[in-house]
Amino acid sequence: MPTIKDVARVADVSFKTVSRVINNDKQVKPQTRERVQEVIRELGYRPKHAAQMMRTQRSQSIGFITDQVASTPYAVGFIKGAQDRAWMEEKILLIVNTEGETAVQQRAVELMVARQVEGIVYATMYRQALDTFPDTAGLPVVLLNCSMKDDSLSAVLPDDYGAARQATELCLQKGHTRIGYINLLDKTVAAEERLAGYRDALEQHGIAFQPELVHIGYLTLMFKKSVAVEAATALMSLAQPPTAIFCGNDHIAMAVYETLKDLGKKIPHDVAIIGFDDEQLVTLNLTPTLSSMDFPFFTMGRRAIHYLLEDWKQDPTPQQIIMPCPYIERNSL
Amino acid sequence: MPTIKDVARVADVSFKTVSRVINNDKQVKPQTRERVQEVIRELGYRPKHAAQMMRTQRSQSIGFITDQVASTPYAVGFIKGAQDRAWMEEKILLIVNTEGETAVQQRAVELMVARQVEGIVYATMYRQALDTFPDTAGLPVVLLNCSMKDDSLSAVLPDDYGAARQATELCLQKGHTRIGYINLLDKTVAAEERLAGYRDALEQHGIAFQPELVHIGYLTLMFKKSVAVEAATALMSLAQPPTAIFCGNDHIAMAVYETLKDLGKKIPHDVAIIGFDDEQLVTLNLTPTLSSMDFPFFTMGRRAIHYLLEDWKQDPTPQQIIMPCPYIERNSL
DNA sequence: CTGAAAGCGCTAACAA
DNA sequence: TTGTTAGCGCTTTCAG
Repeated sequence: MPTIKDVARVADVSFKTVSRVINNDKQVKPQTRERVQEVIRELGYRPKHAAQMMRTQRSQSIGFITDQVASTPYAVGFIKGAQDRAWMEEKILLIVNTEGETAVQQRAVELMVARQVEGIVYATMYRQALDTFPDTAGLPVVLLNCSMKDDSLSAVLPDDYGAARQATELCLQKGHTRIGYINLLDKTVAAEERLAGYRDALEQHGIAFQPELVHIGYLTLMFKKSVAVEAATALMSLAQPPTAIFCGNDHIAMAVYETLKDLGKKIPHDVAIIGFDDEQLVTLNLTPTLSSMDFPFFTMGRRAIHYLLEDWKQDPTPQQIIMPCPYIERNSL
Repeated sequence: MPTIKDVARVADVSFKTVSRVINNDKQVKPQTRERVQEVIRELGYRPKHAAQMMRTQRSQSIGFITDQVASTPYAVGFIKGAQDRAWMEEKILLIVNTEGETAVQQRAVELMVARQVEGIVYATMYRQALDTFPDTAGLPVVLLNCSMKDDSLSAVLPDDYGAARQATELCLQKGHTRIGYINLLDKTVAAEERLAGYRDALEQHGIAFQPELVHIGYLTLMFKKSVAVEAATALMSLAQPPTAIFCGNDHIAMAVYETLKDLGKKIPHDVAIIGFDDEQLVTLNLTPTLSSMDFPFFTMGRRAIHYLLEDWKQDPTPQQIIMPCPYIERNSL
């Protein structure tokens, strides 16, 4: 591995000049610059990041810690968005997956602090409120899809409340008044916020909340079709079955489609359906195609990095960045 | 940010002693060690990775480049497995996603070489044969799910041929002789190898290959249910329809299920089905549950890192590591 | 426009 | 068991 000195010797300049060339310093005679670059190419010289970093204190790296990397679009969209934004400045993501273990999380933060990353993202699979987070020694941190119970750290969050409210309002606008809701796992922040959005939309339109129309208890990863089928069956067995069903995610919607098909009901004629997440593998392959609230994974991932690199410098005060979940219109509503 | 010298001053020892404590050198009086550790904690001192690295030349990092990070279990399983193995030695993955751009791939390798990673993994979404790969300046490289046309780099690959062969043999063992096959995208290495496995299994059992039983042209990401439905419909419309269908992936199998249901055919009684990938969100939620060939994403990711960290040191000669795709028995075959 | 000296924070010899 | 002396490869003064 050649060093800057080797290059200097061969190019017959001082190693400082080589340094200038590497760093695109204007103060180098074009002729000299070219000669140096030539030698750099010949020798296959690569400036050592560790040495540069030691002087500049800039690591060009960002830590990205996830609690799970499951096979849903979740973490993937987050990572993809984060990577996309980081790469805009040629910064690299250091990724650690804790599998939910606090000890790993703790250690990952330590290692990242030691590496002097320019910031740390902590992303969770499911929206949740955290009690604690390891000390990052003053480094910027941003939570992705989760937040601190005491809001002591910045967070990028989906607008679960607004999305559910909008979904419900879309149903109302289409004239539906009996709107079923098959929610995600109970007692998660997402489920609670969405339920609130659903209720508020109804209320504002003067429609009483009917507990019988709401089914809860589904978690994406533990999703069992049978459970969603049961919920859909229960809804359709009501004296007054719903004419529209809002589903906590697209997989639930898929199960609802099947149930309705078995019951001979047509979508959206007999029952309108709206999903959540906009998982295209599902939404586009259902018949009719599924209208869904988009969960903006990619955008959120990108926003988190942007926060670390830009916003934080302006104002390191903890803040919540709420990202909209746009309605993707298709043919089921 | 306190340095090793600050710690030394406060603890009233030489900074070398602090260094010893950090590196768990036995040669330190327990009493001294404790005092130093106390000060380290008080000051919130963290050894700077860049400085350590400069001396030791060990980066404790591994580069992981992907051509795509899609929302299938693909890249995720790879990353998860790689991260799992790397973390065993507290090494961190540096991840860059090229989105298929050669310039990004080139630059990513450069940056990783500059960071003196201990090795580079290049993973592709779909199995393919590469013409070129950027110069890694002697660093170990391993390809994941792809290989060089001239086999000049090591690769970790799924046993597509063996899996297809086994799947076909499983059908044969159940007494099926008309076995349909809905393959992945034509002209990909995976599709070709699998087709060969399918043919060879038939041949060995003295059954003539029937082109009419094979449908090709599906790519996971571009998967359109309608296309798979057409293929299934075509197969079932044959004068002698197949009694078993081997599907290139589980989503295709899902579409086949639907088609058969519409035709009033029972699985596996009328037609047996076997999928590929073992995507549990699909396989477990179909009725009956889908038997599938597991695509060992996680294991392959882990193996790739293991190769860089262990095998390569023993023998840096390029080699192919073929990973088995075990049969996951459920109720569709 | 270029160079010499100093030092980033740490570890590796070698002494003491 | 501990301390001293050199650097690792680079950037940053400050001079030329």
